[in-house]
Amino acid sequence: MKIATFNVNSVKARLNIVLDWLRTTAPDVALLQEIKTIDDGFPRIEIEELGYNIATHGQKAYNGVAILSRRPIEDVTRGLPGDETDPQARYIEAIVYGEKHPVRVASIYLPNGNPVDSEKYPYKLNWMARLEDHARSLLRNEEILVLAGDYNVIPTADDCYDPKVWAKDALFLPQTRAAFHRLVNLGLTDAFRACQTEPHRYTFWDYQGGAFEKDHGIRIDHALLSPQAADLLVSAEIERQWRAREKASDHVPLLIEIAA
DNA sequence: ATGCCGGGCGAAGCCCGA
Repeated sequence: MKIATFNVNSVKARLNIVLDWLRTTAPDVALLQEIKTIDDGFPRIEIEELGYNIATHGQKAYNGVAILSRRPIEDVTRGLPGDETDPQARYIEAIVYGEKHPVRVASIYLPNGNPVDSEKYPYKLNWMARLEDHARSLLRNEEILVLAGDYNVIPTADDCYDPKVWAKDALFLPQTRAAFHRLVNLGLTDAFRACQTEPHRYTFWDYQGGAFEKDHGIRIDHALLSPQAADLLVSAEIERQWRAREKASDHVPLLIEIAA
């Protein structure tokens, strides 16, 4: 089954591209981030017409995540466990189905964390600690598990154009990378890196300064797999071509295939 | 380094992103 993650930067502003992408790439499951709408504003009818079931965890104006699946979506959890008072819609988890197996998936929009000297950076680190705790708990179930989304983490210097530019940024600070590596080291596999070793492959390019044309990007969208999912991993690729479109998101989809 | 872009909100200009 093909599972894709895509930070769409507003599902309403991006609707034509998202529909075109769903028709072209035809993922079995799509994990969306930054839908930037409340649940009632999600363009359900248009996406259901393409054969998808939909589960959303929306919010007015900011954030918001969703799961689309050709097969049923069950056991939906909205919000990252660990802080019931957190108002930001950045996490949705559910069971979806491949031909052979159920798969637990999460669509993750991890906080950016800039500026680092504001309350936003501790919020990011705290959110990452909550994600680590939750992932540890999920891994005990030994399920086929895919935690994918916009992690807002540049894992290594080879995942950006110029590490000096990012040295003091919340996406690349040592504390940020350490938290990400703690998460991965629970026993998760970075699907893209398991399939592709070539450095400087990016999933995000800023709208400003001709960043895409200069290939000044960063790899911050990731799919992390439990051992049971990693055993089934067939491929992982970045769909760079969607960044070249008119009205493109600043992120592109990451597509993985697992034999589930 | 920032706010050069782009979206939301709401009807100008600010907040936010990475």
